[in-house]
Amino acid sequence: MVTIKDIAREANVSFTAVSIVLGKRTTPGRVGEETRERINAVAARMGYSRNGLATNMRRGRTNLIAFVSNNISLEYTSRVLDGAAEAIDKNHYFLKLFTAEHPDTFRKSLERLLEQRPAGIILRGINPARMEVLADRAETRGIPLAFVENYHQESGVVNVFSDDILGMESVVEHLHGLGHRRIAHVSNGLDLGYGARRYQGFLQGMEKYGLVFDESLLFSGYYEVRPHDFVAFVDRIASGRLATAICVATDFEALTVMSILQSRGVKVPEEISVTGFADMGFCKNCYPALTTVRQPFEEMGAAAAAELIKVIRGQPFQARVEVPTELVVRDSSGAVGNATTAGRK
Amino acid sequence: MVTIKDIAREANVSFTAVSIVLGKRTTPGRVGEETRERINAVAARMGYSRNGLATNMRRGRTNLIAFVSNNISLEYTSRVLDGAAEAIDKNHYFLKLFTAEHPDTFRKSLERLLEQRPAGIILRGINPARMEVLADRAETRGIPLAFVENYHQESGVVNVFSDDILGMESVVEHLHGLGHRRIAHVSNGLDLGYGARRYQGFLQGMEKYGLVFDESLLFSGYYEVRPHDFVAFVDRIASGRLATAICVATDFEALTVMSILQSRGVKVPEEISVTGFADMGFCKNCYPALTTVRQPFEEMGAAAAAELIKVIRGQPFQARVEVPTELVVRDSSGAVGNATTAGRK
DNA sequence: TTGTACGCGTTATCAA
DNA sequence: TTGATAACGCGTACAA
Repeated sequence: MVTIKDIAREANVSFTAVSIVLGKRTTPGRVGEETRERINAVAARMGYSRNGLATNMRRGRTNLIAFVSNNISLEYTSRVLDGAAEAIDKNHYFLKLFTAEHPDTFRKSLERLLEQRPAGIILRGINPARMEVLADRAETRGIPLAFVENYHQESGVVNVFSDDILGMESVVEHLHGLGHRRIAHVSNGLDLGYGARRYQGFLQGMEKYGLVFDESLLFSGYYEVRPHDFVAFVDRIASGRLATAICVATDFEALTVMSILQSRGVKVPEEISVTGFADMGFCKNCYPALTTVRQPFEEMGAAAAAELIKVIRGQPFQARVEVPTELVVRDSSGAVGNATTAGRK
Repeated sequence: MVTIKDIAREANVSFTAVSIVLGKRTTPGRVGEETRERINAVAARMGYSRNGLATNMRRGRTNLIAFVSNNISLEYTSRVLDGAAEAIDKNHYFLKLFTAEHPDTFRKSLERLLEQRPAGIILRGINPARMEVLADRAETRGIPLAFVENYHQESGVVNVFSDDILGMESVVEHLHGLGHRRIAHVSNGLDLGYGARRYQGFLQGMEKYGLVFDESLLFSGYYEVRPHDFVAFVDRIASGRLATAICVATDFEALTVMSILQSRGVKVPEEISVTGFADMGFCKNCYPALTTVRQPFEEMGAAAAAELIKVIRGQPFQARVEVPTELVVRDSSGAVGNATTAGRK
């Protein structure tokens, strides 16, 4: 592997000059134009490539940002990761992925991570106990943390959220505009930060438009966890025509609600409208295409990375970022009583 | 930041001894038990943490494996990444994510990546031109490459695939068992490696069960690209009852096919069965739940990482890995003429 | 404008 | 069983 010394010898200059030229530093009053050119030429000819390891060591720090998450295969997280990766690359940092899957190896993996001296850490969807350990260890080392949608407790230097409350409000506004008055709500869990916020947005919307919410039209919990209760709830709404629309807090559960309705022969949206939240990939392919709220996952990841890098660089930054959401109207929501056939093309 | 020298001073030993103990090296006949204990105690008390940067520099190499891909937010890729991440962590390596999004910055980003001296690179779904540049640069540096489902051209040291051919064959077997004889095929593109392989598997299955395939029942192309042709094809199949089943090469397109059928009032699977390929997250939530073939994305990522690490370590490895697929029967496929209601629970 | 000396924290080699 | 010394490749004072 060719080093700056090799180049210095070959170009008949000191390796200091080479270091300055190849390190692209602009030390004031340093290295003449012709020397610079000769060095560049020799470096190119010899196929020189910086040894980033030595640079890191010399500087005592890296340009590594760790992205810590426990499951990156979920679209919610992979899109955040994607956004973060782009912002990180653009700022000439690197992204080191750290999936904290195994509870027993977590601490050891974490120590190994910290030994690599990351410049900052982005946290997304990690369980509270491990988060605390990590936050503590990182803090003692002065490594800044950025959280993406951490609803357990705001800590760290940067916190990024999506505006779920306004997003859910806009769903209610949309449904209200279509003539819906009795609207059910399926939450994925009111104890969860975002579940609570979406429910809050739902209630705010209802109130804003003078609608009363009957709490018997609320279901809280994942289909995966309580499938029978979930199905029974949808059945009760549908058979009793207790609501003309079901406002669901996640796309997956919304898809499940539609499936249950359709398996009972209930037409969506002609008889009951259904809405989701997140705008996952399948929303435009399923039948009927799902009306939902686009969560700006990529933007959230990018914002977390961008603010974190500002912190690292000692620049002024925004400690709390709330990225706006956007209503996406598709075919699963329709006017009340208006049996419009949801058409494709 | 406390270093081994600080500890040596505090423990009254040479920093060499500290290095050996804290570096967990087992140099034969080295450092007595009591010295070792004293060093460990002092290190713990002083809150020592290795400087991985210095270690990297000294060794001239890192324990970093780069994962290069152009879009990690797609479930296909994020699941591969997830599997790779776990295997990498287990082997005490780190995963550096490199998303090669921007064509103009690709080369520069690549150079910066190589300056960090990754021990190996995993490649997934990157465009051929960039792949070639990367493969060339990596090769001259002696960095081993592992490809995950690279159908353009087998190169690199390790190549991992999923067994699409057998997977698709098993779909035909399944449909044949349900009494289907006229089966249509929707491919996402026969020019694509996996598209071709799935089509091949489909044809093999048809032949195996003595079924003839009428090429007028073949559609090739993405819905996104040719929506009108896509819809027209499905309409033609459905209205003419040209087939009793549509075997689709991807889950997304399968979902789209079902949507089109349902929007025309055609019942799935009572009138036409539909199958997909990949087993994405939504397959069990959509209506009807999609019969598909599970692609072992996580296992593919893990295999690529595991073999690559063997290469790095100079151990014997498997250059070509074909991970088996698995048929997942759900509700979108049913017996011919048997109008069984696809029930939920 | 250029060159020299030194240090970053660790690991490896050699001598004791 | 231990300790001193020399690298690793680069960056930066400081001297020339």
